[in-house]
Amino acid sequence: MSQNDLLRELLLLDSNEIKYSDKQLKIVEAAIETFSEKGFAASSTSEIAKKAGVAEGTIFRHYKTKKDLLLSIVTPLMAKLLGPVVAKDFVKEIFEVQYENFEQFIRNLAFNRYEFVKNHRTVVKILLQEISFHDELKEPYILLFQKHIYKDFQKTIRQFQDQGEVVMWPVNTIIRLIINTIAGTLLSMFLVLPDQNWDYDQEMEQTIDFLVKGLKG
Amino acid sequence: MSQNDLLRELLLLDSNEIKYSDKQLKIVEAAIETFSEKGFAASSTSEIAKKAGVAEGTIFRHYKTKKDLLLSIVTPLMAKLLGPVVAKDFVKEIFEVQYENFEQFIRNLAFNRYEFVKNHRTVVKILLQEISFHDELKEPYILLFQKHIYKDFQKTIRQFQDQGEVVMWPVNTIIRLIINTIAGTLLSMFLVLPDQNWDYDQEMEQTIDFLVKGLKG
Amino acid sequence: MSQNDLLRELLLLDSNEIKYSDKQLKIVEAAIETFSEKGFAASSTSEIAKKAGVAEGTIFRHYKTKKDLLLSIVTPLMAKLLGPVVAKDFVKEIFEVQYENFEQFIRNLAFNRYEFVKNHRTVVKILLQEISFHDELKEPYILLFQKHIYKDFQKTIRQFQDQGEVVMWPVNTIIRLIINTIAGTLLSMFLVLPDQNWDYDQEMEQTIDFLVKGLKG
Amino acid sequence: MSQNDLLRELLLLDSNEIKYSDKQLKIVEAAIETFSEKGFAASSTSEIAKKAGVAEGTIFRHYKTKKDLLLSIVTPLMAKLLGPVVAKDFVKEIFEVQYENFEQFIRNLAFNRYEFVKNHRTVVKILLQEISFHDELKEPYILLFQKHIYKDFQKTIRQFQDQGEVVMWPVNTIIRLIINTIAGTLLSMFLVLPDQNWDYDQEMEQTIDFLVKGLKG
DNA sequence: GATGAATGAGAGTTCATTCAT
DNA sequence: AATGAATGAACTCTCATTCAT
Repeated sequence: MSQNDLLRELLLLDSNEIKYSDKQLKIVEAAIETFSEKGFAASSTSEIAKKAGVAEGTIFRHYKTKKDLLLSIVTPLMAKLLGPVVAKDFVKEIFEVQYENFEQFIRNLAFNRYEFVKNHRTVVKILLQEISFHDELKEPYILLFQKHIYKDFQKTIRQFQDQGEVVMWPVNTIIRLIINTIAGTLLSMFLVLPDQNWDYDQEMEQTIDFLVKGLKG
Repeated sequence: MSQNDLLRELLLLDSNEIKYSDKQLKIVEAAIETFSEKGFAASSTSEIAKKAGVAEGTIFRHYKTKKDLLLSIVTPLMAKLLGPVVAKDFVKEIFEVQYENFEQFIRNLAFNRYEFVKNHRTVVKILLQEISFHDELKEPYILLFQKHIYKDFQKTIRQFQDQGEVVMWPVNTIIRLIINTIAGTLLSMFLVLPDQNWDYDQEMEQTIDFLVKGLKG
Repeated sequence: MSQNDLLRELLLLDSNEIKYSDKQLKIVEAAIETFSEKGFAASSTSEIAKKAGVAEGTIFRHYKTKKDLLLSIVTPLMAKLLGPVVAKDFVKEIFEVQYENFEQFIRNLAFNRYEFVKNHRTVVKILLQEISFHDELKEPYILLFQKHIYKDFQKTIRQFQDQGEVVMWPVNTIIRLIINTIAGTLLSMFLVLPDQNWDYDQEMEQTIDFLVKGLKG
Repeated sequence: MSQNDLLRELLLLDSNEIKYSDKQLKIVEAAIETFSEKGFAASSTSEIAKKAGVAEGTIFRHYKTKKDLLLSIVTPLMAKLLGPVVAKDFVKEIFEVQYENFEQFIRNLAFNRYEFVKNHRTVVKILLQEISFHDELKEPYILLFQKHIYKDFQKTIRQFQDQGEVVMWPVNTIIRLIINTIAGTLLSMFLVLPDQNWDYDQEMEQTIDFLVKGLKG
């Protein structure tokens, strides 16, 4: 899938209702590039307009404020991560599968997130940079995580604990270690040191091994 | 040690030669608070001045530019993390110890970083937020890490691998997993979800266990 | 010709391609007035904006910096004085004429400069005030004078010397005395004591007489 | 006479009453250098203080304001040029002499001014740069010139006219041409093109010749 | 829908001046 | 007398936003 298709997919959220004109897509692309390079606050709308090849005023036809432009980029990503509809897909894909063992679960989860971060690394970078400064981003993240994903995550872990596959530490700690480890690997590979010559497959396999061994019951 | 003492210690770097006036300390405190809350670019010098209880001009008497103010906050921290002199202390403390086993090494490393992040969490937050936007911050970090710490880290890991205590994965991967895991735990506890009721000791112990088991040879 | 037309003519340099909006002309007029009264360094952009009846930001939409505004005023004048194309016109008008005698040459030169200073006295004042502080102004002046005007000037003087009409002093000295005398008269009348009741024609005639007699061979 | 002596002489005005401390002299020197290079408005007191090797506050111990500092530099020069006491000396030296002919008068005047500009070129430069912006400088100049010098100048010229040595133009025009010519030569040599290799004596002699011939009756 | 000139609030920074030491 | 830290007003310049075209 091309970068452009991925962007469209991200923005359109599988629905064909909202229509993005060419100019609007150019704006979003330019904004993503600029926000990711300089951060939201240090990016000027005039620079984004120039990069997008549109007039300064055009941005404000589509987005009431600069912050709206940020939200329009980051919100679909969060929706995809956490939104009610999509989260269910995620939950279905990850948590409603019958796993033969813990490793299969971790592998499934890890590669699912791997695809996500690989495809949306720039927007993920923006989200990470900005999330601590904008409560509009933080709150839904926490709320929806707790509401939709956390419970299923907990249930799944408990099952593996009951089966003796996972160590009997507090579930929260185990969830945290799983997220930390997978996120750490993905961020290292795609955001922190993207220019290093990574052997993605091997890093992923060893990360999964590490997690399974580290949490063995 | 009080926060103020810690700040002084951070800024002074154990030397008593540089003298910080009361106003200057107030400015630095206000800047740390503001940068950490809003990010560097979104913080205005007028707000910092107001918070510090000084005139805006006073800031520029001590720091030529707003960016200098940022660097004056973040550079000593980096020096403490990575500077040639200090790094040696770190290397001595961590890598030139004779460990009975791998766990002891991990524990030593983890608690050393634990103290550091716990004491300097706000400045660490600023550093993490800004490092990707300012090459002045990125470059010394990479250079000094590679020069001073990386080699010793590698040697230590190889020793444990030779002793059969650590799995025979590429050393880089192992280092990455150790750093990811410890950093993940510390950032979770002190920066991402600082308001959660953490049982620090238990989290640290389980993180150490997790690392040792996950990397067992 | 009205002052406004003269300003337009000066700025447009005989080409109609560059378009100056009303606001931009207002800004230039206000800047000329202010710079001329207070000098460049002591003029504030806020005062210029107020005088021009525009917002301060508008100035910087048209001119990247305050100095650019100065240069945009003074450069066309220098081009008119010295620029390669225009200087040729000047050279043609002054130096490529066959003069019956030295007096005719001096008269031609003096009245040519008279018209120039009379029409552009304010901008000439700014140029004189600022030229010694800004190398961008000084250098082209010296270069182009030497390149385009000086040689022809020299040749013309030598001819009159050969014809026995002009005293056998070093040509440089003679050129200097001519420029000094004409410039002195024009500056006295238009810039130093503009409020005195000058009989322009008589002053010019006597200046010409003085020069011709003073330099007689 | 050394530069320092000349400065002292200029400041002290032959009286020993006002006492200049070493620091104060340093300040004045630094101010002269800075004002002359950048102009009054573009010179900062902090730069002057640094150049003088004194603290910023020290300047304001001696001079209430920055402008006072300018006046303290320029006023003695003007006094020397035009002041009631000194002007009389000048008048005596120049106008109360019995001249054998017009040339002797011009020569006396020209070399008197030559010495003056040669010795005080930097301060003369400052005066010329600033005179049109500060009415405090302009007014006494005009007043005192008219009151003290102009009358004697007029009388002297009329005498030479009566003797048939000087052309019967309006006296004002003749005075203007004399001042223009001498000033033009001195400014050319000492301020406009000081780096050119001038043969001062020859330029002066030819200037005098030029004036005498140009104004011959 | 798109433009881009215009805005004006506010940004970072400078600077003449004050004053406790 | 001399200092230099501190001031705050004013400076140049930027920027998100508006609006007539």
